[in-house]
Amino acid sequence: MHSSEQIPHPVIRRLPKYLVHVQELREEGVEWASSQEIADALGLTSSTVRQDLSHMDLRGISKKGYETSQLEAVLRQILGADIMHHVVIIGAGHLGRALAEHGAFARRGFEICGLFDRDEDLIGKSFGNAEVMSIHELAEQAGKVKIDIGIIAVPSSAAQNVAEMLVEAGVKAILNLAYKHIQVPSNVTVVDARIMESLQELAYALGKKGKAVN
Amino acid sequence: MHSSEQIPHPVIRRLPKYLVHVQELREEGVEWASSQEIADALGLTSSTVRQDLSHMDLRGISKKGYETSQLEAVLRQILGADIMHHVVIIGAGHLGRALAEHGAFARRGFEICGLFDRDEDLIGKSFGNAEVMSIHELAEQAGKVKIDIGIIAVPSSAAQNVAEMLVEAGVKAILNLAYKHIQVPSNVTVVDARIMESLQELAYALGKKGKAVN
DNA sequence: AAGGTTTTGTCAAAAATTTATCAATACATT
DNA sequence: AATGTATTGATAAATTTTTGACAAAACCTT
Repeated sequence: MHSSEQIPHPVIRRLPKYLVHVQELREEGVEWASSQEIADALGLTSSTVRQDLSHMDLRGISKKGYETSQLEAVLRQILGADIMHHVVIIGAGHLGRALAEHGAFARRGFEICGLFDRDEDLIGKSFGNAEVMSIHELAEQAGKVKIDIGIIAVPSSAAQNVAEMLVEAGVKAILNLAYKHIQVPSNVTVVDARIMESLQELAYALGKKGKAVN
Repeated sequence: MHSSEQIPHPVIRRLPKYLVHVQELREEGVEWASSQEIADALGLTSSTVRQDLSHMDLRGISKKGYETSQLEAVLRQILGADIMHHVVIIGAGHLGRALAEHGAFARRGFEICGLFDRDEDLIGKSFGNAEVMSIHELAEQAGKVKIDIGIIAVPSSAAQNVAEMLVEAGVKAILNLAYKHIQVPSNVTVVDARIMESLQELAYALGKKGKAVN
């Protein structure tokens, strides 16, 4: 237990869910939350919740559960919500712009410090707090501020190319929104968040249901 | 084997990746793909690929692999990419609009047949092919066309409420883009695609890397 | 302060998923 | 046609993840 060791990936993927829920509880004035309560709210079992939380630096108390403020603090710390991350968005199309204009990032520790596009006509325009820069200025910008995370919001045909530019610029974490798998060196972390894939997953579920006998 | 049985969830999540890659190969004129080739392109092992494909109605051939056109067809069929799904988007903020204006959905079997918002000032405006309707018209619209999928693109505070409206309107599949877990009856499928969570996952990876000894 | 009760933390079992292995197969080459 | 080789499909092993179970802990009530 305790936070120095490696936390399994399925657990990591659940941590943001815990954080949102616990934060809400704390804001409502709820001071304690049991593993069962958390499990019910998130569609898990209490056993899973306790197992997950055992990876972290905190102890619950019998008969009360976990202290929401403490749990929130620990989760924020693990998920890096307390330190500011510098994020660049590549692609100022509909999706890239929507992200740049989305106010919630700053509140969660993600500061948009660059919005890039290939299209000359877009350069200089502003979305949210970000002004569109030429993709060729990416390397230069990387020299000025350390870029923590790059978001790929370009058409899938350009995704791999953009990924390589980000890697060259020294970016070690990439969020890929393009509908295409990208290949990067093993020291770079990629997380996919593809709306199209999620929709296809739903379409599969619908097909399954339609065919079901019961 | 064979498609009547239940396909494990991790497999389902990989299928869209296979589809994208195989489609690309086929368009490039590549007629055969081995499990090893597919694995390399997608960062998997050949064993996993063969295991995954064994759930489907298709046979590879020794020494050649899988026929790309056949594989693509089978994947499209399983993922429902050949039939049109009716999709509504709730929330005409930046993200909802970006999705409505995103042209790629129609090509993949998802037709936006409604864009709803609570804000009276937005009603009547058009984004992409969709005109914003009042959220109160959702039930009415559901009576006219069968809504297959609902996309929740509202602030997290409204997510649960919107989810319930969708359920009442008879929607059986929901894509939740809000940063909050939603609760629905067990006959409704929910898939989360939360950009914020993905970013937090990356932030965790960055923190881990910073602390690593090697 | 003693007893009852709820909930944790941990260990072990069960289930699910991934990976390794290898005989069978089908193609290519000679 | 015979031989060699690459690749599948299937089975089994290994690993990972989830769930179950229960003693220990801590609170509440009397």
